[in-house]
Amino acid sequence: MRQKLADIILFAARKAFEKGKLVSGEFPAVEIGEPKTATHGDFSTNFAMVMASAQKMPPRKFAEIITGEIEDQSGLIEKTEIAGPGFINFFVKQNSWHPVLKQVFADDDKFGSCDIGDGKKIQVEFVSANPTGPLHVGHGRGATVGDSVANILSFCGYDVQREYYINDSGRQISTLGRSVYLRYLELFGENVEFPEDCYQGDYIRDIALKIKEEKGGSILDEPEEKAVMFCARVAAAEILAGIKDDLELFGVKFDNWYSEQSLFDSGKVDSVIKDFKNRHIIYEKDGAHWFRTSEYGDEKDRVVIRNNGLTTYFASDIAYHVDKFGRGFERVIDVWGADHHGYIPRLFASIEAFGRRKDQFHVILIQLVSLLRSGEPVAMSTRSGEFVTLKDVIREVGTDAARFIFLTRHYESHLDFDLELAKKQSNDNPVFYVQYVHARISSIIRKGEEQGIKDIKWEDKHIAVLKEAEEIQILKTLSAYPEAVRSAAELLEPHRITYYLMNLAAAFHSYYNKHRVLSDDPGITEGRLCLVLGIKKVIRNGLKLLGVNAPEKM
RNA sequence: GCCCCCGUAGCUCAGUGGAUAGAGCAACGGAUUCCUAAUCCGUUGGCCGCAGGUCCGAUUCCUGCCGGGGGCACCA
Repeated sequence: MRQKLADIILFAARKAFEKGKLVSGEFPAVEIGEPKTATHGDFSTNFAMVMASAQKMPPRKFAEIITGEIEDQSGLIEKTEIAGPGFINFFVKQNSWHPVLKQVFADDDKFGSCDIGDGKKIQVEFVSANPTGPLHVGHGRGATVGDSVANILSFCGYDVQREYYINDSGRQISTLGRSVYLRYLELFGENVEFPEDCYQGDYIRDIALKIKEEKGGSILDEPEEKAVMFCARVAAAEILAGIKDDLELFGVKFDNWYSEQSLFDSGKVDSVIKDFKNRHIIYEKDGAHWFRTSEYGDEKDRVVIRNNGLTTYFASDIAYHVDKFGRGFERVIDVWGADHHGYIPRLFASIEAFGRRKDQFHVILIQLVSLLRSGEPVAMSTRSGEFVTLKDVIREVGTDAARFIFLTRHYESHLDFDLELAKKQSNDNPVFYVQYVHARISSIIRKGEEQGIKDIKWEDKHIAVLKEAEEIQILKTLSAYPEAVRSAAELLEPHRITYYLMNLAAAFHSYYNKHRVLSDDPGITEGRLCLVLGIKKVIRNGLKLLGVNAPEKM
């Protein structure tokens, strides 16, 4: 619809220029917007204001010339108006809205999809929590956003891979091993002092106990270094398995689990460092090796190999991202917690140094989640091990409510997650508001079937029936869905789908309360059933992109 | 000190340079003989943190300041 209007305006402008009514024949792309108030029409364009100076005439004058040349061959426009400082407002004919419903039925579960991805390979890496402890609420937000972004990109024609990067190498893993080893020693009555920088949670004790049950005291005889390594491997595997379970419970599946350690084992870290050294992007100073990130906009250079010979996390991350692009991804998206923001410039530096464009890499920074219960903060101390895990949250409020709430905010905003609110079955809690639409419509359709109406499909005769103001409003809202999906994909903002769905839900509930779908008039009944089934399809499609279920009953 | 995010109605938040800034909750008043009241309709509620700048036009972009949160290792 927007595109058609834009074409009409551009055509009119060209015609006006040919007739010698305009100074310049250069026209930019025509922007078609949707006014906030209905009195300003269904669509509007600022074209006249944008063009005024180039055309050396007041915007309203220009608008008059343009509207005078409009040819509406497909009979879309009811009327146009020039308003305010020079807006051209379009009032679209009521019947122009109905084809969208036909489209919904034709495209069905593909309605709203597009091909802006053009089959390009794109990777979304998310969660990637260290296998040193269970997932918490913050990871849940990252998981939901990453998963939903992946869904949306896939729906928009990208070839998407979901990846989880496992930090199974380096210091935090040996700390994990040491933590478990010490707890293991405790189980044999040894009096150990448990350091503060070790992992404090009860799950460490559980793993130690498991090792004891499986191996008895045999680890005691091993040299400490070997024993710690053993504990580390067992613990990491155990915790990772738990993470996988939690994610599955949360409806998140990864295509690939990528091990940091494998980057070392395969020599990829070494070869990347060597390569950058040869190109003098990595240099030696004070016994350490530094990456010239400052030449690519970072505030200072960063160490990749410490003077003790060990590589930093940055080193493996460079190798990792080089490897990502090496696997053929044209775009790479990382979903991180906001506390990593300082890390972004150096990673961009390495990606540019490797010869990739800045726009091929994107970091989605997820802001903090505060867990509340009835407005009061819930204690979340990772150090003490006293924290509410993602699993606890899923058990308490359910996957659907949790995911939906995570997507009711822009991810750059801090999020208060209230456990009591998430359970409340009321309008405070938008997930039910949207799901309720799906359940209500399902119920209507079941009732219709009882009355013998089975095969609901689009027919042109419905156009004459669907003419109530609320029905037109719904058709307009349905028309807006593809645009909502596309902008969500382009901006990597899944919350746009959430807001769209709440909007569509409101339009339906409003309609439902005012008009009956099942009536004595078979023509009206069929037309309205078609309309509500169309809504049901779009609600289902949208919820699927968010990873939320669309229930038949509630 | 430097960097990132946020600041919009009493609360929680939408708003990819447009016209009279929106939604939910809260408060108040209504609606169900009938398809799910987990719903709907109405009323009240705003120096869009402050000050400059760019622009025909700024809540939106830029700069500075104020306030809240987070981050600034040869840790990850």
